[in-house]
Amino acid sequence: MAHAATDPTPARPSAEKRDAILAAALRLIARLGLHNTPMSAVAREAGVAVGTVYLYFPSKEAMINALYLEVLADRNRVLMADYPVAEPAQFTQLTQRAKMWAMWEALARWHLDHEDASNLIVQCRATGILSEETRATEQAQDADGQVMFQDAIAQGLLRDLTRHVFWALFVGPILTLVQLRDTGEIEVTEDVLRATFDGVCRSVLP
Amino acid sequence: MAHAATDPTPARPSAEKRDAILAAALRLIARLGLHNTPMSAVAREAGVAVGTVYLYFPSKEAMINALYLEVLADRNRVLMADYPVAEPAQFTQLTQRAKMWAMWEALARWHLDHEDASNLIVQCRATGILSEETRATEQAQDADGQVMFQDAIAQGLLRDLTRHVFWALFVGPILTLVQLRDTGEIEVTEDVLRATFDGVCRSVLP
DNA sequence: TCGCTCTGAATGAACGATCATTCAGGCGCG
DNA sequence: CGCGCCTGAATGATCGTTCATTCAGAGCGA
Repeated sequence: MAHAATDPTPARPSAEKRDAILAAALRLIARLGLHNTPMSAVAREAGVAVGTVYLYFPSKEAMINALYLEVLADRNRVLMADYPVAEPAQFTQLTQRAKMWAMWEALARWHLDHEDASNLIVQCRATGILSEETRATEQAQDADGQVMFQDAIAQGLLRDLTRHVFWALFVGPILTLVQLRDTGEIEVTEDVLRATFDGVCRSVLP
Repeated sequence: MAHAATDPTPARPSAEKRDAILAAALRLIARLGLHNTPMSAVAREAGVAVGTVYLYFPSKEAMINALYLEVLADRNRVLMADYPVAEPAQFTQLTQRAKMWAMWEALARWHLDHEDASNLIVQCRATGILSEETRATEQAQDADGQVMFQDAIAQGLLRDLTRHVFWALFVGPILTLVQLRDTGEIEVTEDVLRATFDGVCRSVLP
């Protein structure tokens, strides 16, 4: 075999199989619901035996919690990606709006492009399947975002809002748009996105 | 109005028992999740036998769909209650804002005060348990709201937004606030409500 | 290089628990 | 008595989880 020491899959049980299981669970839960998504179906969809799933996760609940955290980590990665690490200099109000558009659109696109993942987040949060540990991990992951937000407030780039009020005004409209799209009531075009973002800017920019 | 003729439930047995069953289901589903809320638990919580539940609803799925529609009807009643039927005369921008506050706050308070009902709406929508018929009924109920909205646009009382964009900007923040409250991350005080509403006004008022 | 041992990932039939749903019978009232 | 609401043990299906078994391949002595 050519791949030996530098092989990027060092884990004893293949990480690739773990991903297949999580991907299968994500698809099925989003399509069939958290209720009536049996482990047998997840295994079949992933192309493994039922027992194999239990080599990677101790229980169904643990599997779903792990899936939730992975999905959320992916979303956070997208949300943070466009955040400029080094602040160059002074920004006009116009470029501030442009920076926010980059972040807001990235977040909106993630939710629109990852329909299954977006749905899973909602289901997990609403059905109370998340463990205390998962909730704690999630809050820890949000720490970076809070710093970013406080910076923006301090620089006067945002209106002086509570962190939570800002978040509600910032993402609330996105989640509602996604929900309307998922029920087939609306097609979220570029125009819809821009019009909504315009409203968001009015509510959170000075 | 007499008893609903469009309701598929046999109205012979006491409507009071039917309500007890729905109330029990609402409590349990919100606390335990749509998954693991067995019919036996619903019956016990309602103080009736399992078989009795099946006298009022043909199946668990039908029961949940009926519950969903009833919860949604209650919310719509609150939302429409403050809508002035007869338009007196000219309104200044200030009174327009006051009118909108009445509606927005009523909606927000409903979601905050009816934690179980609010949660049920989210669960039902996300898990795909709603039948096509239920979805159709829901859209029919929203017809009045659409008329109200078109009126406001025509009178220039709102910015010229799509119905869906307006809705996203109007309720999106409420739902996010409620979700933050339900996970224990925030206490929604009067100040939080007012600050959020202020943002909403900036986004949808001219 | 070959043959043998040993490891542990993978399997899927089997198991007990629990689910939604049914129905034969009890019970109260006219 | 008869009618009809109500009951809850019974039923069959299905769930999450287990574990005896399989088998590909790593290690090693000769």
